[in-house]
Order: sequence, then structure tokens, then C-alpha cells
Amino acid sequence: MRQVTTHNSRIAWRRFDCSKSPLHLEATLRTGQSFRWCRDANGVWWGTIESVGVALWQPDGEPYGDLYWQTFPEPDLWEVVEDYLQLRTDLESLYCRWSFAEPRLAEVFRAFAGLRVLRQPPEECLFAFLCATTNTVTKIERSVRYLAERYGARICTGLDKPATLFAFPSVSALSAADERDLRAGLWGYRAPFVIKTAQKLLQKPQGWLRALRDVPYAEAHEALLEFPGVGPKVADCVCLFALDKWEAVPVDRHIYRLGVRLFLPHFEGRSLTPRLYKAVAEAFRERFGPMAGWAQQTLFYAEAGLYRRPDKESSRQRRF
DNA sequence: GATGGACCTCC
DNA sequence: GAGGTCCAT
Repeated sequence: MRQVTTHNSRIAWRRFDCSKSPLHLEATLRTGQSFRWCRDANGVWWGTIESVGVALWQPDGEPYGDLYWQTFPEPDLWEVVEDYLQLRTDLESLYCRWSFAEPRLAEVFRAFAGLRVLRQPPEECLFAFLCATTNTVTKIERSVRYLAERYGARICTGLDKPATLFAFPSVSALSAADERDLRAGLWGYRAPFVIKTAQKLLQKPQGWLRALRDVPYAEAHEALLEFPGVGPKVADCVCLFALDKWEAVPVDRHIYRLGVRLFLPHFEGRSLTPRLYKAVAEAFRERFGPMAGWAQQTLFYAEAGLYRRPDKESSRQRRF
């Protein structure tokens, strides 16, 4: 029997068997797709999905082991958790396909088995990535947390730990935010993006953003470009992480470097222009197919060195 | 189309 | 410089 009681005995944990559907919880929550998950001293991840508070725990390094979970204040909302973590998506056949298409990367895909693309609430995802430009993951996390704690509603867990969870603010709350306040709250020059994007969103029909899940990728991508502070990369992040566009490939400097090095060596040394952005994204889609965005996410994790390797080698050392 | 600079702030 | 975007040449 595992140490189920040691990580937090006061939580009425539920258990999900990942043996047929791997989940690498730490990599999934720390790949820079979502920025509000916090890990407490017991190793429990705390976060929110819409207005639901969530606790997650998994033994380290066991993506095929058990996932422990619970929701707050209403308990046992498995559908919410399963949907967010996309646990019904079969990864094993994907790894086979990707490794066949690109044998040089087979080892990487296996090393990070269970790293999943999340299915996030679209609004939170859009606003979070508005602050991702020229920024660091740590600072993005603090910026998004600031928005939630300043403008969001408190979620009650009924436990004394964690101290507090906050739902992501409503669009109308953000549209009325004070620019100086946001600037001071780590948003800097991105502050007006938040307010203007919120105001623009308010003018759309109810549920407009979420409804982009049902339109083709190209259409959703183009629609997102209307918003101030949203360029091709941010639009692709929202498409992939919140709008079910699994062929979307966000090309940041890391993915660009990797893509040019492995797939388009004749572009080596050239800067990332819109044309080359598209070329790299297309190269991913040609190799990895309609779920190229999932492959991109694993390769981003490896290339950006976000993970801590068990040995003492530098996390930046490349293995491919 | 491609290139250059500005933009908040923290490490 | 950091997981870009915008505006000017």
C-alpha cells in the first residue's frame, strides 16, 4: 500500500488508474500551458478549473501509476478533472506514430510519456498568454495569480490548507480593471492588452470564445488575432490549450530553434519571421500529423529545459 | 516580406 | 535576456 495517508489525510481522495492512460502530472502542470497550479509541502497540486477547486497528487516518476484527486467545494466532480487533463486521449498509439515519423526523437517521447496538453477554460488561457510575451514562466505565474487574487472570487475548500483558491476573474471584472493597478501588478506594458481584450470580448455574443472550439483551426486562429497583444504565437497557444485545435503548433524561440535544427537546417541562423513561423509549424504538422501540437508540447518541455533531471547533468544538455 | 526598436520587470 | 507584439522603414 502506498503512502496514501501521508500526502494529506484530511482529503477524501479518489483514485484513478493511469496504467492504460499515462499521465505525467508534474510535466503536464509545469509545461507552461497553465500558470496557476501550486504544489504544497506534501506534494499536492492545488488549482482551479472554472469555479471548481481541485487537488491532485501522484507519486513522483510514476506516470502509469495512480492519480489521486478531489474537487471543492463540491466533491467528486470527475468529469471536470478528466476533461481538463484529457485522460481519454490515447497516447500510446501517438508515441508509436511520432517515433516512426521521427526516430531521432523516440527517446524524448518515451522519457516524458504522459505529458498531456490540457483542455483549459478559454478565457483564462487567453488572458494568461497575453502576458507571456518577453517574459519568464515564474513571472507569468505571478502575473496571472495577481489577476485571480485581485479580481477573482474566492473558492472555499473547507480545509485550512491551502490558504485560498481563487477562480479566474470574469471578463467584465477585467474590463473594468485599473490600468495603473495592473501595471503595478507585474503586467507592465501588457496592462492595456488585458483591459482592451476584455472590453472587446464583452462586445461579442455570450459564449463566443468557447464556441471557437467548434470552428476550424484557421478560423479560430484568425479570430484571435483581432485582440490587442495577440499575435500568431499567443493565438496558437489558445488554440491548442483551450480550443481543441491539436494541430496548432505554437512556435516560440525554443521550438523555432529545435524545428530549424532538426527539420529545416537550411534556415539555420535566420530570424523568426511570420513566414518562417509558418514553415516550422507546417514542418511539425507534416511529421506528427493532426496532433502535432501534442508533440510540440513534449519537445518544448525537453528543449526549454523546464524539467529537473534526476542526475546531476545540466538540464540544458541536449539528448537529441 | 524582412529587419530594427520599444516595451515592464525581475534575476 | 525572458515562451512576442506592434509599428515604423
